[in-house]
Order: sequence, then C-alpha cells, then structure tokens
Amino acid sequence: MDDLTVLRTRSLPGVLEKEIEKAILGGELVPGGRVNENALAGHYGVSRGPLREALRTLQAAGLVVSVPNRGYFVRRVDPAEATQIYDVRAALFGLAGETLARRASEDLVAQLRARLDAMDEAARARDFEAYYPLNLAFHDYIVEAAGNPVLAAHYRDLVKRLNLFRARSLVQGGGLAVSNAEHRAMVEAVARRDPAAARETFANHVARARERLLSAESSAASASST
Amino acid sequence: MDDLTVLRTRSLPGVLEKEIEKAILGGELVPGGRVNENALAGHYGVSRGPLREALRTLQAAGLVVSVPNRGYFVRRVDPAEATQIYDVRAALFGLAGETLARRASEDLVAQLRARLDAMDEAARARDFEAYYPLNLAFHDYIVEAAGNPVLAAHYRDLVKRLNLFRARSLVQGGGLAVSNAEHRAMVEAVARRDPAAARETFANHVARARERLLSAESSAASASST
DNA sequence: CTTCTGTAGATTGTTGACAATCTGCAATCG
DNA sequence: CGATTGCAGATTGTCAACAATCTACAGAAG
Repeated sequence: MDDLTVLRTRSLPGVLEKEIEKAILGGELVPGGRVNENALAGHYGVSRGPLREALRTLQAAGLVVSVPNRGYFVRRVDPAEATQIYDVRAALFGLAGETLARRASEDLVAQLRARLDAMDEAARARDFEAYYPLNLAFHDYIVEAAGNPVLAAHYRDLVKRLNLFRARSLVQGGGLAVSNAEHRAMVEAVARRDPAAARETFANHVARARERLLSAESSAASASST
Repeated sequence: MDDLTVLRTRSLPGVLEKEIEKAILGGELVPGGRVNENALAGHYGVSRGPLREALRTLQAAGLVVSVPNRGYFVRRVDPAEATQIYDVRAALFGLAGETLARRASEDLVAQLRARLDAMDEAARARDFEAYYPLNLAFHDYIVEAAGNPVLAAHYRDLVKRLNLFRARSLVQGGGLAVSNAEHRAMVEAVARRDPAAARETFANHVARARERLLSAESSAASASST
C-alpha cells in the first residue's frame, strides 16, 4: 500500500529528482563528473524520459548543468561562487531573523533557547558529531518559523548548492563555541523583539560562517599545494 | 545560418522554455489555466518530450505547477504570496544596494544619475509609457552591476513570478514622482559609498512598491465586488 | 428529481527505437 | 615523426506508440 501512495503522491520524475539529489549531496556523483543517462536509467530501472525531466529540475536548482550534445555534469562550485551564495544567503537569513523578531511568540523563543542549550552542551563537549545536526536543524527551524515559504525555498536552494563547494571541513574544533555565541545573540535579539538587531545578528552570523569556511579552504589549499 | 547557430547554442527544451515563458508573461496563457501538452506540442511543431522538459524547468522557476495525472497549470499568485515575494525581493535588492555602495565606480554613479534624470523627465510629463521601461531597466542595471550572478538570478526569478499576480495597475499616476524620489535617495547613498544607508533605501524602495501595489489591488478588489 | 454507476473520449505517463552528434583511436599523408 | 582525416562506438536528442489515468456525459436505480 505504501508504494501505491507514493506513486500517487509523487510522480516518477519527482522521486528521481530527490534520489539523484541525494546521490549528488551524498558524494556518489562527484562535482565536475559526467552524468550518464543510460547508466542512471538502468540503475533506477526506468526509462530516460522521466530521468531527463528530473535532471532539468536539478539544473534549475543549480545542482547540475546541461551541455548540449555532451550531457549533464554535476555542478562544481568554486570559492568565488561560494562567496556569492553566502552573501545572498546572509541577506535571506537576515530577513528571516527580522521577520521572526516581529512575530515571535513566547513558545517560539522558548523553542529557540532549548535548541541553544542543547548546542551549548555539544559545544562544551567538543562533540562535533552531535553539534552538526543540531546546528542544521536550528537554522532550518528558524527559516521555517519565519512563515515565508518563498524565503524558505530560496534559502534551501542556496544551502544545497553550498554542499557542492568542496570543503567538508565546515566548522572545525574551536568554531563551535564561537558559532553558538553568535546563535545566542541572535535569539536574544528575537526575544527583545528587535527586528533591526535581529536582521543584523542573523546576517552577520552567516557572513562570519562564510569567513570561517573560506579561510579554512584557502589554508587547506595552500597546504595541499605545498 | 541563423537557425543553425541557434540550434547549436540553445537546445530545443531551452527555446521552448523561453517561448512558453513569453506566452505566460504575455498573458496568452492565463494564470490558473490548464496547459495542454498535445496542443502546445502541435503549436510549436515538436514532440511532447522536449516540451515536458521545458515545463519542468518552468515549474522549478515557479511559473507553472504540475498536478500528477492532471497536467500542468499556469501558476496563480495571490496577494499573500505576492507579499512574500516582495519581502524576499526587498532583502535581495537591499543586498544589491549594499554591494553597489562598496564597489561603485564614478562611471557607475554617473550611469545611475543619467538614468535617474531620464526617469525624472518622464515622471514630470506623466508619461507612464516612457517611465515603465526605464524603471525596469534601472532596476535590472543595478542588480547586474552588483556583480553577483547568484543574486541576479534569484532576483529575476522573483520578478517573473510577480508578473503572475493579477494587478497590471503597477504604478498609477502620482506614483511616478514618488517612486523616482526614492530612486534618488538610493543613488545618493551609493554615491556617498554608504553601504548601510544603501541597503536600507534600496530595501525600503521595494517595500514601498509592495505597499503601493497591494493597496491598489485591495481597493480594486473592493471596487469590483461592489 | 437526484444520485450513482458505467462507459467513451481525451490527456498524461512511460517506454523503446531511431536519428544526430560527439569522442577516441587508428590509419594515412606530408 | 607529427598532424590530419576517417571510422567505429558510445551517448544524447527527438519522436511516435502504447499503457494508465482522469473527465464528462449518459443512463439507470432509488
């Protein structure tokens, strides 16, 4: 019965899109690599038609690019584009914070503080494995709570594309406590119902995350070239 | 030779996408209306395969929606979603202004002032037909000059979707002078190389445009319901 | 008269096949 | 020996046909 419901709800190109996206974000399809339609179609046991429709959607999302008569390639994001993505993401996240500060209920502030405490604990324990998903959920919760689906959709698109930037060393060791201190300032701005301060702290948080990532990347690049 | 170059550069789904987009934005395909694949394929003299790929891209852009086993429908944007789009657009435009204020050359400021003067003239003459395209080009030039392709792409997507909001009465009569006064404040902030002021004036300009549009819409709605 | 059911037509979903194009290697020519 | 041309295999682009699903209308039952 489950298969039936799935097939009724999601179309075949829809599930393929999610599946391929997972493969890309999971690293099975590496950035810059070619996407073979026949191979993929065979792997999923479907025809090339629905597959190509899924790839078109992924192209619009910026995860792959189509070169006429050459095929699809997994998108490669270089530091320059990563910077651009981060700037846009900061602006959107700032908007999320501003919106949240205007409409925040007491329950919502309590929710944010609870998540903050959980992250603090993980940061103190230097437990990156625990911190990472909490951090992700925290940001996602914020963007969702802002109540603007258009904003949320664009934000998620940007985050997906950032995963194509080869630099898994997202936040290393010392970054945890620093990052969560910024989180606390963000939540306090929301609790004070101060839209301007919220926008600023939220946007700055992403801007600083960008600096952390890019400096880590450049040092890693210079290290590997030595 | 032209056809050959076109076919080499743009793929068939690519040209179909642009063609259908034009039909939607031009009003030939009305919001809420159904899109018949066979009819469209026949109209363009192509098969349904490339057509469906084009529609997938347009779905990702938010211009159409796909309902499984029912087909594609031209997206309808209600006032609530238009508000959300405007909020995101304001944040992005604010980022464009901030970026511009940091990197503006003298030439760029001169360019902006020249466009400003042209719009002033049209506004004084109450010549909406002349003002409208100048205004569009002004905004597009700014977003382009910010030098962030990711920002530009997202911004353009939002503008396209706003065209689906049924309210062609974009700016009526008196709005022209007001709007251009805001433009002048924006350009002056850029000329002063003041990023914070630029962000604020740019974002506020879009927010005010939203208010102008939505109040016009609601008054038109109450008038039509009377 | 209203409601339900069944059927015919239309429309979308998917597939497999054919045509066009590209890539890589080998043979030939200068 | 290097460069170029030609060919074979692989891959993408497009199409037309078939299967599945939905819509609308007609007819029958309550």
